[in-house]
Amino acid sequence: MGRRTTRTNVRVIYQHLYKALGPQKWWPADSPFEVIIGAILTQNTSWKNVEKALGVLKRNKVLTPRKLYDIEEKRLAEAIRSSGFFNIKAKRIKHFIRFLFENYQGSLERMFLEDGGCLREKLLEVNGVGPETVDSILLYAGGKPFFVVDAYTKRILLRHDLISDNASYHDIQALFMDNLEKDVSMFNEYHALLVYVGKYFCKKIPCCEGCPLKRFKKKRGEGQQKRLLN
DNA sequence: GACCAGGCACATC
DNA sequence: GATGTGCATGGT
Repeated sequence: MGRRTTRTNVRVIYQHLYKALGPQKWWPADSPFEVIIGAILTQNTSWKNVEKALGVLKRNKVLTPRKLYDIEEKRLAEAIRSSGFFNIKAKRIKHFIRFLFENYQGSLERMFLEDGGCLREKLLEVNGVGPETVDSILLYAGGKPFFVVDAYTKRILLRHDLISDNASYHDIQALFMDNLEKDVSMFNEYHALLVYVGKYFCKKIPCCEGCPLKRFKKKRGEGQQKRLLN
């Protein structure tokens, strides 16, 4: 019918964003281990505050599995103070590190040998590692094709009427994973691009001035049909 | 001084 | 299963 489907919309949005903004070079980190610690530290926190905390860990030369295993939780909390929620995040980092040592002798290489789906289930059991954190770890530290969904992603999709307000994390992730090739570098860029748009363009007003998606018009998508039914 | 930021767990209904 | 709340710093 030549009718533009959700699948097409999901793909076209990526093309618009990539063309307008180019590669984002995520995740900003020197190692997969730094990605993981950053993923925990950035929970509901601006990246600037996370960078400061990571800087303290680096300067103290404790940004390694072994050092973070040995460090006293209280000291760790103090080091990451700038990232906010520092007591709970120190606990969460400790939980992950213990998981890493108990199951993989403290080796990320061994951990990532595991099948992606199995590893995802196991990581979700770690207290403090939820769906977004686990997918960030798998994609950006492990190079496994899992799409990362965050608050920006949901906001942008809502604005463009591609999901309903009550869509779950899994619903939104499926929207991408069912409609795109499982391409790690594309998933990498796509999520980073959505974060960029969410940060700088998708604020209070639908499609702020300058947003690369301002001219994006989905055609006869599911959202419009839903509106007609209401 | 309010509001927000690359969430998550836990309590309660 | 949905909804509310605590966790806390630092920038706008």
